[in-house]
This record gives sequence, structure tokens and C-alpha cells, in this order.
Amino acid sequence: MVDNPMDFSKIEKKWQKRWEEKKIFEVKEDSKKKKYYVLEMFAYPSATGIHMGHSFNYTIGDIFARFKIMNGFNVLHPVGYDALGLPAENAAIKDGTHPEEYTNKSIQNFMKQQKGLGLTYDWTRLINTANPDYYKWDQWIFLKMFEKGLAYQKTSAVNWCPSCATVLANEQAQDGTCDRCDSPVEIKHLKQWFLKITDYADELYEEVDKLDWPDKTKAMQKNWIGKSHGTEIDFEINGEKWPIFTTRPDTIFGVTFMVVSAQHTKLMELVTKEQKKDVEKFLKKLGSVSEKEQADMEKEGVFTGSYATNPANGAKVPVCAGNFVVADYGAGMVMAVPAHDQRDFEFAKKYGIEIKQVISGKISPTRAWTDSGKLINSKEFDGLENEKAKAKITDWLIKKKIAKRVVNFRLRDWGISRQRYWGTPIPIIYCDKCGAVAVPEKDLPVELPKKVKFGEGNPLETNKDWIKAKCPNCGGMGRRETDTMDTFVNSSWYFLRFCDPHNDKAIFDPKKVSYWCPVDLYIGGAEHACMHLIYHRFYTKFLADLGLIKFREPTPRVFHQGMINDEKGEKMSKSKGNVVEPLETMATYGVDTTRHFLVSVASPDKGFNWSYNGIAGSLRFTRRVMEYFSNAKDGKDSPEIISKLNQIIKSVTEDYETLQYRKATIELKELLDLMDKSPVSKDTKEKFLKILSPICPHITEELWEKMGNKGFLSLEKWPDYKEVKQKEKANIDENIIGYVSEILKKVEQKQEVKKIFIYVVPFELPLIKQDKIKKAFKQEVKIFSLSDKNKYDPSERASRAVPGKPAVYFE
RNA sequence: GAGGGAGUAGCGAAGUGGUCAAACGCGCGGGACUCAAAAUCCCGUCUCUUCUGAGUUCGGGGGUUCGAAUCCUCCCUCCCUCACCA
Repeated sequence: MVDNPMDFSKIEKKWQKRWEEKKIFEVKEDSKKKKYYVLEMFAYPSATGIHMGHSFNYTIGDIFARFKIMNGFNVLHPVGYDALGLPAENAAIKDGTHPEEYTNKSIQNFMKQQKGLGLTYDWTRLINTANPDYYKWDQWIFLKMFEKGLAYQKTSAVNWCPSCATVLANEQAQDGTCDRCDSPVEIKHLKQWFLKITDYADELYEEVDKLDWPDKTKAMQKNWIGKSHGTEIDFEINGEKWPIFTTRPDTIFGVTFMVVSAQHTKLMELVTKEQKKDVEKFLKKLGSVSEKEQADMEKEGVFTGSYATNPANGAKVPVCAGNFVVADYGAGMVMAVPAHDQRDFEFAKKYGIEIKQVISGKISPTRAWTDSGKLINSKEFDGLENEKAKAKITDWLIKKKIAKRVVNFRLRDWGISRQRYWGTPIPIIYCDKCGAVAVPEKDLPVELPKKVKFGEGNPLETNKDWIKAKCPNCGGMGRRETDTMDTFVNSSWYFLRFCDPHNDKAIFDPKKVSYWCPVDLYIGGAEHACMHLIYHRFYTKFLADLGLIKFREPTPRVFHQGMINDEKGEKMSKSKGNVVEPLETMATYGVDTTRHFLVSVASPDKGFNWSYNGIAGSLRFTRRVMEYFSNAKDGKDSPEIISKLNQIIKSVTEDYETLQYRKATIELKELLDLMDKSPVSKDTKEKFLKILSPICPHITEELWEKMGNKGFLSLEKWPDYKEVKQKEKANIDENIIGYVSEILKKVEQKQEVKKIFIYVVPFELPLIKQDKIKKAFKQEVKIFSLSDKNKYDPSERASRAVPGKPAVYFE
């Protein structure tokens, strides 16, 4: 730790106050100005306040917003809170505080802290998702989806914690235990609400390629959606057609059994009387393990008693129920080809089922042959390359009308039901006569009841007054849906609401949205690569289909900041006691110093380890800036400064644009070093302040004022720079003559020179005027290209030639 | 198992075909200032050196090229994500 003798906090408070008073970051639509929408991912306000990761995230976005403001853009940079969700409810259960109270406190805390960072937020656009004015529109979108058949109910398995009497998300049920109380998780089947995101699977998949997102994130999204082309083939079982999905129709002659998922809804139709007991025993065993555990289990199964007919060769093969087939992917049943699929292979080995090879290749005692090869044992298809056979066999089966080409996705519909209080109520009323009925739009929002009891399951369910509701259809007595929505619903469209946050007539004014959207730069952690970033794309596409918006991708450019760990490289956590508090740090070193440090260690997408020595380095820099401006006198710019300044402004501008802030800090330091060495003009100093301003907004604002300027530096125009010309190309001959003469002078002192050999880089040879160079010297001059291997002695040294600096020999 | 990313000086980290022994920061060494220290500033920090250069480097091997840290290929190591998706 280093003492900080300079009192930055006074300067910080002064400028934060002025920015707020003059409302300089509040924005309105302005058709004359180009817009830019910078957004950091929605934060969950927790009682513990902001941590270093938040600060890093905000700093990255804020630097960018400031840069864009100074470049003349109308910048929308809003902030809001994703306030509904589990943590508030957990706190309520634990401490007895009402979630609303907890949330409001947390938000107040967050706001205070964020304001201390001097961020360019337009605070008038604040969103709090726990506010009925906001979640009313969650409900509105839900109703639209319900109307279009995109919101529907089905029974599905959930992770259930018997001790907390609640449903757990997959993340909360890792290792098969509840992450709060460690009780073993059970599987329970409940009727739940789903959003039909799979209707958009293909578009979601295909449009990933168009996005300017990190490659890794794009790959993850594609994997998650998982598009695969294959063939659906009907197998006959007990006189009925049962389709299966396969990507390997070429192996159909090698099918020796079938496996139906143990969770298949129609499993019992396949089970014969004799086998019923065995199957039930098997299911019972499976029922006690979670899905996660099943993944680690050995492949197991049980014979159902039924046989399937292979449509390719008429062979009768047994149908088994198995633990390794996913019920809701494909048809929930597979044709098993143990010779060429590792899972089927293991299963067949275990139960002694025949392994029939149909593709040439070597099957080892432990591994199936899953590579390519030629078909064997496949009748008329023998000898075909298996890749070609896929198409041929599919065509053959299609002709027989028992197959079709299909595309399957691994993406599942989005289950949004949560048996929780602190979420958006699902606007549905159940009526004995009419079933599930939508709450009419005029009755929105369905508000959460204020009075609730925690600790006895879902507080909505135990609230008898709230549940009672008239059926909107028949007027009879009904009951409200007590499930609330997944919080990811709230963050799926909030970026739209920021464009028109106080609209009480509509979800938003399409005109406003079409001015600001899509989001030009979206910044947040990579952990949202699969869930949030898919959901908000889905919502966007749905709203576009409703005709409310004109774009189909919400965030064409996404940036992930890296993780900040402690000095040893370990993750910061309360329990380890290694948390570096951003606010303490800022109080000690100053906000600008901290901002500078956060972006000066590594490029922001990489993350880094915290270092007190490192931030001392940033402090040296900010202090030097302050001292320089209070001491240095104005002078005249040297030509060196002018060209360097130009060059630095150019590259710093590019660095900001590409978020390579670290490079910018290096070049800013270089410029400061230069200014320190020789006097520079006031203009140069001002330019320096301007280009430093996005990273260090407070001190630069102060110094700007001290230089006698009025108004805000934050709103000043970004300095221009002249394109640095590549003069090398224009004066290539001159350069070479100059370079060679210089060396010649030295050499002539030692020896007499009769011949000069010049080796230039290949691409230069056609560009230079050889005559001109030859005339410049009284000696005989020979010019070669480095690629002329068989010309005069291209010894190793010749290869030292670089553009503008040829290799030279004298004789 | 599948996919993604990374390996550069004591450490962090730039550099993505030529001007690279490699910016910048930290650390370390020396110096200035000081009675002294802290802070600050200057110089140095791969090896050798006649201080002007020379040599060996960018996980390892092979290749392309006049020229490779940078392109291709194989291998090794590490990190992350999804994992029974037929």
C-alpha cells in the first residue's frame, strides 16, 4: 500500500456533482445526431454492494461511452436493476426481511456506490424489475406468447429440495444436492409453463455467424442450440410405427437392438406383462438419482419384452429401456448399432447382445469403430463409402415411405415456471370450467401480494386471499397461477424498456426504440453466453414478429470482460477473505487511478490478478499528470512532438474503438514522457487531456478548468488527427540512397570501395528506380532482390534486408 | 468425448510476415536528492562486449518464405465451456 498525498476525492465529488446538476448525461432522441447505445449487463443488486467485477464492467462501458460522447454521438448509457430473483427471497427467509425491503435497500446502496464512480449513466431511465410498472410488461409479453401458442404448459421433471420445499434450478442442484441446505435433490414431476424458444431454433442458430461476438461465445451458442441433420426412420414394433432419429443411416444394417429412454412418455406401451416387474424395478432405481448423476453412471437397461423390425432387412431386434437415451431429444428412442457407436457398444457388451459390423474398420475389445469406412454386410450397399451411403440409404428408405430427412436441435423449450414468490406472477387464472385462462390485458399487472409468509413453501400458494380470482371467461370462481417467471425473463427485453422507461400506455414507443436500438455495444461476463444471450435474442425475434421492432438481433456486438482475481491468482471470495473492495481502493487511490489501473494491466477481455504494486504504478501516473499540469509552462511544439502527437491521437482513437484500453494507457504515458522532456504548446496539453479523459474523467476535467477553460471537458470534441502518410513508399529511392550513403561513409574510412551491392526486399524491387540509385553513387552499383538466389553471394547477411533498409555489401 | 482459448524476459503483458532483444507496468540492481528513510527522478535489467556492436531467443519438432514469435503441420502442457443429443 502506498500513501496517497493527493486528495482526489475533493475533485471527484466536485465534478460528479456538476455533471449531475447540469444533467449532461441525460439524453433524448435527436434525429440530427448519430446515436450510440452502450449497455453493461443488468446487475443483481445485492446487500453486499458492488464488487471489483462490477467496477471493471462499468469502467469498460463508461470509458467507451465517454469516448463516443466526445466523438459527437448521442449516447444512451442507462442503468437498471434485475431485482427479482432468488437472493432477495433467500435473504427474506434467512433474516425475515421482506424481499422488497431487502431489494430497495440494496438498490439504494448500489446507486450510491455507482454514483461515486462518476459514471455517465442517464439516471432518469433507471429500471427496477421488481416494480409492477416494469413486470407488467413481462406479463404482457407472456400473454402475447400465450395468444400465439408460444407459451404452453407441460409436465416436466424438476429438481426438488424436500427440506426447502422448493424447486431448484439446475445450477442450484449441482452434485445432486441443494446448494443451500445440502439435502439430496429429488426429481418431481410438475405441470409447468414453457416458452417455445425452439420455434426460433434455426434462426437463432444460423444468425450466430453474423454477430460480432467473441468466437468462443458464438461457438458456445451454436453448441447449445445444437443443430444436426439426420434421418427419421420408422421401425415397426407390435404392429405400430415408432420413429427414431439417427445421423448414421449408413449403419442401419448393423442394428441389433433398440433403446427407448426410461423417461419416454409411452414407454409402458412397449412393456409386456412378463417384463413389467423388471422394468418397474429399473425405473424405481433410476428415479432416485438425478439427471447429473445418471450421466456418470454405467449404461444400463432392461428388456421391455417387445421386438422391433428393422425396415432395412426385416430383422427382429429386442427393444430395451435404457438410462442413456435422452427422452426429449429426437424421438426418445434410438436404433442401436453397437459396432459403430461407443454407447451402444458398452451396452451390448454388458448384456451380451450381438455386435454386427457393417463398416470396415477395426473394432477393439473396448471400442466401437466410429470412423469412416466402406460398407460391409449391407446387401446392395456393400462397398460404398459410408459418407455416400448415408444419402443413398436415406433415399432408399424415403422411397419406401418409411423415412424422412429431418433437422434436430438440442435446444429445449424454456421452462419459466418457478415456485417462488419474488418473481413476475404468471398472468393466468385457472377455472374448473374453462381451464387455464389468460388475465385480460386491462387487468395487468397482476401484482405480487405485499403480505406473505416465508418458510412454508411457495408463499403465493399459501396466500388464500391472493389466489382467489374470477374467471375472466365465465365469471366463475377460479384460482391464480402461483408460479412466477424465471428472472431471465426480465433481462430478456430490458434493453428495449430503457428507450422508453416510463411509458404506462405501452411496453415502449416503437419510434423511440427504433432510434436507439439495437444495442451497439453490450458488455458483460462470459457466463451468460448460453442462457441470457439466447433468451434475449429469442425475445427480440418474437417482438419483431409482433411488428413492434424492426431488428432481429438485440446486441450485434458483445464484449466480455475478464475475471479479476486476488494477488495470488485465486478467485476473490468472502469466505477466503481475499476480497479487494473497490470502494476502499477508490477512496485510497482515487477513482481515476483505479479506473486507470483496471484497464492498464491487461486487455479488458483477459482479466488479471489484483496487485497493490500495480495500482501504485497507476497512482504514479495520475499524480504525475497532476504535477505536470501545475508546473509545466507553455512553449512551442517541436516537430517531433507534433508528429508524435498526431500518431498517438490516431492510435489511441483506434484503441478506444476496439476496447484495447491498455494500449491507450501506454501511449498516453509515452506522450506524457515526451511532454515532460521539452516544452509543448497549450493546444498539445489540451489534446492530451482530451484523450486521457475517458479513462480519467475527474482529474482531466479539473485540469481542463484550471487551464482556464469553461464548460465540460467531457463534452468537448475529440481531437482530430492527420492521417500519417506512409512516406516510405513515396520516397523509397531517396530512402535507400540516404541509407546506403550513410553506411558508405563509414566504410570508406576503412577501405576503398569500388562496387556496391544492394539487396532489397522482393516487393521493393519493382517499385524502385534503379537508374536513379545508380546515378547517386560514383561507384558501380548492383541491385538485387533477396529472392534472386543464384545471383551474387546472397550470404546469410543478405537476409537482414528489411523494407527501407536494404542489405549492403562493398568491394 | 466434443468445442473454444492460451503457452513470449524473474512476473504480468504487447507484438499476428520484415525496421524485434521484444513496447508498457511490476519486481530487481545502480545512481541523484536526503543526516537517513519514504516518496520522487535518472540509468540499467537474455549472453558476451573494445559500449560500438555481435550472438542465442518467443512451449517442442518439421515445413512454407529472400525473411517467421507471427502462416501451415504434427506433438506436448495449461485454462475454460458443454458433456450419454443418437
